[in-house]
Amino acid sequence: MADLKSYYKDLLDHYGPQRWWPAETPFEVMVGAILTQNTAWTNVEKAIRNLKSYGLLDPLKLHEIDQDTLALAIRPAGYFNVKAARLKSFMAWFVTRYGGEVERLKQIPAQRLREQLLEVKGIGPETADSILLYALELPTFVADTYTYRLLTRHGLLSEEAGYEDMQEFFEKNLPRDRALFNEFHALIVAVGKEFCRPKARCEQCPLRKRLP
DNA sequence: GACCAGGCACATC
DNA sequence: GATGTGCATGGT
Repeated sequence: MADLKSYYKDLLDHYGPQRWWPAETPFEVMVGAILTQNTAWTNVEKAIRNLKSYGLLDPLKLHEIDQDTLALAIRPAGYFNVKAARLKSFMAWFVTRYGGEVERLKQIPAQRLREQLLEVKGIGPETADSILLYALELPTFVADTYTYRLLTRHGLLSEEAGYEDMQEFFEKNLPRDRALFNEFHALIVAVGKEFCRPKARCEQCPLRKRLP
């Protein structure tokens, strides 16, 4: 059985605490989770800055605003038309069902909330889990493309593994600890940016000594 | 200029 | 059910 704790310790020693999610409020996390889909975070920061400066970083405001106007505001994040539509569909759900109140989301059991989020067009497993973990502080492990490359290249999962397989791998081999899941995923992104690019540089990875 | 980024939905076979 | 494609800006 893989000693995930030692992977975690190596990463934490090497990179230090990542202090995710970089946002001021849970709602900002949710918006950022949609904006960062397949996009560099630096681009998302610009889009969030725009939303803040226009006073739009608010569930009711985003629910009311015209989609094309929203697209202009989030332009730096890329895929702006797609993401404007996704933000609108998320707000339609969040505002009409929960009044745009984060506290009301917290009343719902995690499993049911995850299912509801996945029904929102534009929210897939990673975005849903990011919202659960980083906005609502629920102990759900977030997987992503870096996680996939790391697990498959280290021979911990086969290349046929899907999202749920990755998530299950972590959740079954670690204590269900919100803070641990938070930091671990962020550290995987940190090591991923440096060493888990499509063109691998695994020979210099800080986890190299754990490769078979 | 090529490559890539903290995905997802949809078309097509 | 698997596989391919569109979406787009901005940093390296």
